[in-house]
Amino acid sequence: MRLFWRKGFTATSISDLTQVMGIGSPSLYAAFGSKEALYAEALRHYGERYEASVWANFATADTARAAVEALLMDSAAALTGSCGGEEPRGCMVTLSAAGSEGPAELGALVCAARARGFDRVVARLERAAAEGEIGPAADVACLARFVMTVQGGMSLQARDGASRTELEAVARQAMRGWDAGVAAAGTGACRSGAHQG
Amino acid sequence: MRLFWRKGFTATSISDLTQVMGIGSPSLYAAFGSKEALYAEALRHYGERYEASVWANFATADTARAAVEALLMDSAAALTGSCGGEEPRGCMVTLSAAGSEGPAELGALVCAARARGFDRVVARLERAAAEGEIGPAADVACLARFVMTVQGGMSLQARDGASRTELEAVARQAMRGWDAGVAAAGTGACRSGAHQG
DNA sequence: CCTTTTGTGTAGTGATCGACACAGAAATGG
DNA sequence: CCATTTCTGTGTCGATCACTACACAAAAGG
Repeated sequence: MRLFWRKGFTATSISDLTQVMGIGSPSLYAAFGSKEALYAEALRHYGERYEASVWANFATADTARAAVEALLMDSAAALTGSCGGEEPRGCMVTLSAAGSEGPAELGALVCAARARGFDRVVARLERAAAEGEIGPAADVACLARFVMTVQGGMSLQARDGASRTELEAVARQAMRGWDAGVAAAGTGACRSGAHQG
Repeated sequence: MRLFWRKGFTATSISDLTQVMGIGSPSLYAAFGSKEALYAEALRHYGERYEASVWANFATADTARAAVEALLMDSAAALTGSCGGEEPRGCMVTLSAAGSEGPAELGALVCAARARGFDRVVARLERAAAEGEIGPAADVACLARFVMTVQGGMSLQARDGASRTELEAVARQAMRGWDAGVAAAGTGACRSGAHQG
């Protein structure tokens, strides 16, 4: 998983994998079937092992704003490897270019994983709209996409060496946009397609 | 260039390149020397061909705010292929960060290209601070990193199929964070490392 | 103890990788 | 018209790719 995480699907060879695992290639194929299936299994393991640490506080937060802030703040920590030790920086799902380089089947897999994060934020925002935390006119899809855009950008920054503190500052900056966006939601500013120079 | 742009360095083979170019591999090597040098040349060509279209309005804008807004808005158009025809979606420089795949030398090259964008925003903000547009206490590095984070995230969104309109909405959302960030700069909120829950 | 099953390591499959030697075609110079 | 130079296509190099047949060792069952 860590090899695929760091180098991607195509650039990671079976030799790299067997060498790190300390096994022969027949054992690898007996256990997983193919390189593609092994990547899918690594992706699944990544979701089970690391997704919870980023979405835990999101799920238990009282308000949608606190949930989003917790998501971005916890992401800042996780993406910079502050949670453990030898994990690569950035998110495996976000940084995965498997859709462009590898088999189309894997591309759909990682794309679906990215869509799940978006859907979670959308669901939380719809609940917030129903509870009155944010105005019913707010474009939840627009706000959710903004959050996912910032989180994705943070993965790129993390890979380029940004520190946890720097990413947390970015997260706070995004939350200011959130506050202003929710306040302006009633005016339809987020829905407008016009370039307001 | 478009092949490297779409599939990355490792996943693009010499056969793919010669087939699209309509030449034999010896001609390719006579002209460029190696696959690595060809990628570097494609990257240089990308900068000359596409960077200007995204940074033109940034350079001529009267204020730093207008410059940043123009950068994000023009990025929304460029990343979704709205400027021409058959260009891949997303930024070649940004997306090459996703797969840390090729030789380290190429990694340093694209990393330097990303740093140039960050430096441009920083320089424009410092000028704005000197001219009094933004408070002298504003953390220009923090604001610039926020802008580059959003732009990078927009590349990922574009690759996943986001439309130009959707990215423009994200850009406007980011500008709301910009306004609030500049306004809060005097309070040191951006410099603070504390999690203000 | 023997048999059966499971798993590992060795070796090698055809295919493709990046890169190049070589001969023939096209263009240049006079 | 010819000699020289530049360029292109064919064929091929060793290395590595994902993947597997096969012989052998360890564990399970009785």
